[in-house]
Amino acid sequence: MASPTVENYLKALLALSRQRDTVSISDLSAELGVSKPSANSMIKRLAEQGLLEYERYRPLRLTEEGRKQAALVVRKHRLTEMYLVEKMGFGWEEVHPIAEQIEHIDSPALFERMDQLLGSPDFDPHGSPIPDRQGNISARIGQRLSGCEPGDVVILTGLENSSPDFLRYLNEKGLRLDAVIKVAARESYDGSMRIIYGGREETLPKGTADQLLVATQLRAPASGTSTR
Amino acid sequence: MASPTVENYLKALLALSRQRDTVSISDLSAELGVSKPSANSMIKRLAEQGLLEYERYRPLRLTEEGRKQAALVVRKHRLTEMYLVEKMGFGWEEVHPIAEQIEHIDSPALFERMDQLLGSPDFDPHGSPIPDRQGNISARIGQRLSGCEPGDVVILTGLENSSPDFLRYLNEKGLRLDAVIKVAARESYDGSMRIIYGGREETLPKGTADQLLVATQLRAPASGTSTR
DNA sequence: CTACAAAGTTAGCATAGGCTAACATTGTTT
DNA sequence: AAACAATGTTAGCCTATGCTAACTTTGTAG
Ligand SMILES: [Mn+2]
Ligand SMILES: [Mn+2]
Ligand SMILES: [Mn+2]
Ligand SMILES: [Mn+2]
Repeated sequence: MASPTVENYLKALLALSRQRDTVSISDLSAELGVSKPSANSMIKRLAEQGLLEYERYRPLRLTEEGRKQAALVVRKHRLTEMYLVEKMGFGWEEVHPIAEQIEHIDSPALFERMDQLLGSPDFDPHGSPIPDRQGNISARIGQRLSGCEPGDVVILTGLENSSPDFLRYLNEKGLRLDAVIKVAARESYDGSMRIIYGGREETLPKGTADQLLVATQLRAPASGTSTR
Repeated sequence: MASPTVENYLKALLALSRQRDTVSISDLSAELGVSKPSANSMIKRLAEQGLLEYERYRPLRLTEEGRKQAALVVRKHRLTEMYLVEKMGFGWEEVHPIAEQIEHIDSPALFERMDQLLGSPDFDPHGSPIPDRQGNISARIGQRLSGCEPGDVVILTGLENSSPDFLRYLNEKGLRLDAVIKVAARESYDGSMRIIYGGREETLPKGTADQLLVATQLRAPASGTSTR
């Protein structure tokens, strides 16, 4: 079993490799809030364990094994977040720090039970996909709301940003996943959008609309069929 | 926040001090499965932190602060076990190793939520008392079944032994907490007891009857409402 | 009282993680 | 090509936690 520290490094490497084409030690150290020498010494150990391909001064790349282990930690994290929200009544803005810890629990049975009680969900409370038991990660669904045109009717399927502040802001606006949103207007001057949803009408600055992922269909149902 | 290691030491010290009048470093090292020098160096650190009173060659004694911190870890452990059994469908023989990990999660909100969803239970799935939020531990209820007389009708309220093997053995016998047990006979030769409960009749060796705690009343109900 | 065994302690070492300061490499910008 | 900033690496140090081997203290059995 990998230590919590190693699991966090693997997760960070996976997240970074999905954001950029090439991942550096600086990226990693910034992502985890550790010094570059700390990241440097850890990547050597990960490489020794066959979890990372590494040559001095070259970009970092997870091996297939490393990628899989990282995805399985993400699976535990997102199942936990879903469980906390759906079964324990937490708000979506509260669950990340708890899941950050519970993801390191070594108990396949615990996470299997969560999965079963939740009906094998495909997405976490923030709309991010939950990797399957083999570590496969399905693509996220949706495009930015900021790219929609007046008249479009879409469904909120995910968030580009899940910071507590942003989530609390959405709470105040009454915006939740699966909300049906009609685009009323877009201000060409600053890109802000007027939207109608759930009996409300609000104006979102472009920066906010950029963070909201929307689609014209509800997300895939639980029974693991491939969409998209 | 204490590290998981420190929390485990505190818990072991509390458990030992409830078993014996005086706790030694040898006891502690045996309980935790670490070497005596390891225990020795840890107690020095605990003493520095004001969690333990310690003089060379003298018995160990938790301070009030140490006792409280230990009890609060036990609270997290037992709430978790209860949650896993009552809300997630685990068997009482499966939950200890999971709770041994989850007890170290730093999230008051998580355990408050468990407590609330469970209706503030007083006992864990093995009949052990759940310390309150101030770290007070109520007395366990019941005497050994082996001390009962033929004709006595009692209720199973707790276990002296919660090892997985013993719990599985009780599963096979269909013995569960709150079972109503009638003592049919006791063999004076070897102390084995014939008991009747839940439509079954079984003979328990004295060693087993020693591990079962029974009372003539149901255990204290959770604040207000009674559980099943 | 004396031995001896058990218990406790110390010394020395190891591994996992983390840090800062200093040095080296790389790639970009004149 | 030279210089510089960004990036990466090394060296040296720290804390937490563990170990074994060796020594000391304590308490008990003769
Ligand atoms: Mn999260
Ligand atoms: Mn984590
Ligand atoms: Mn337990
Ligand atoms: Mn534990």
